[in-house]
Amino acid sequence: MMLDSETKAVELPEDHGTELRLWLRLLTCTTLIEGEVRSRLRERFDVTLPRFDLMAQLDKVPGGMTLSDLSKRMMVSNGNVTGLVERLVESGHLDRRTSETDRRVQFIRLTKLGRAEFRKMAAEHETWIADIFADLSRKDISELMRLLAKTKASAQRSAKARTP
Amino acid sequence: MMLDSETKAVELPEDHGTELRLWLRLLTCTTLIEGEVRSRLRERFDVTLPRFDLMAQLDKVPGGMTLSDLSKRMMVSNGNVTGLVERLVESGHLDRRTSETDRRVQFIRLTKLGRAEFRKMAAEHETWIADIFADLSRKDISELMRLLAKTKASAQRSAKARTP
DNA sequence: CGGGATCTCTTTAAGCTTCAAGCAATTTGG
DNA sequence: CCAAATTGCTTGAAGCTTAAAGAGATCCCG
Repeated sequence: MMLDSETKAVELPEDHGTELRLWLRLLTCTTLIEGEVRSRLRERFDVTLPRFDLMAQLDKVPGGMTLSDLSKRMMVSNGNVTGLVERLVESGHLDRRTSETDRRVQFIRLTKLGRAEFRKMAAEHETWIADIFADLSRKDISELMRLLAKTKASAQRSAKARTP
Repeated sequence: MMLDSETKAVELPEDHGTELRLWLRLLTCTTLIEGEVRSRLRERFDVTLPRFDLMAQLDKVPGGMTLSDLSKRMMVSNGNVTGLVERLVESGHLDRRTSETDRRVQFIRLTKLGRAEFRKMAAEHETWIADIFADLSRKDISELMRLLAKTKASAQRSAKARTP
């Protein structure tokens, strides 16, 4: 039987420094870009990133969606969405209607004002993102897309294995 | 003079959908992993992610560091670090001393307890991260490292251009 | 020196975020 | 049909986060 230096007993601590460094780099990139987008949104439109994100989700679906849908798509808690929606309804950007077939459900939509303001912000936002990634070639971008898709799948597999 | 389909007036809206999709995918990956790590830290050690991150920074430097250093390394605001450190000193994980040569400066260190607890958590944390990225090959990982380094540089260039 | 600029840190207000508990409506399985 | 489970949403407590203003200490340069 052959044993090489890679063979180890499972109880012994293995070296996973590479994965850790990868995670930290991923986190750094996201934090950096997120901070930049947050600053620009605030200084240019006086809006917070979570509000922009929420409106972005709603803009994708003309008919609006429920709080649960928003919560799943934004990957934040239900209670969080409740508060965000409340503030955006208050400011006139959102509209909420109770479903007629299920009185637990609230349909949320962008108002005319909300949609108009969002579209203006989104157009500029897109150019910021383009500039932030401007030093990447097309090949870099498609390669990064591929690897991130793989990363996402791997992370989901890991999360599911823990919570069956 | 030659004009091809790529030539456009700068005022016309260009299509940057690819970069936007890349950014959303990057954000999704980070959110997914961050949420997973947050859950596990809470359920396994009853500690929050920001506290773990702060202790991780301190663990790298035996002599400790100042609040400003922490703030820069963690990429969060000064006030944020003030509060985190306060709670961790309260719980006995951190130790703070005022510099003798500059009375503005506070040196922060892990206490014996803090270091011991962090090391235990860090060892397990590393295996979680390894599992989360387990479906990526070595080549995937090194390629991702390279592309994220390029992304980071590009984002920093973009941020600097805005705030000179 | 001296006074303005800068640096370190804290404080405050507002908002974001999570988790857990809870309420009401609906669905499901005897 | 009805009780139990599930679903959709809200609430409350605790903690995180930022931006902005401010207090004190140090630095710099005229």
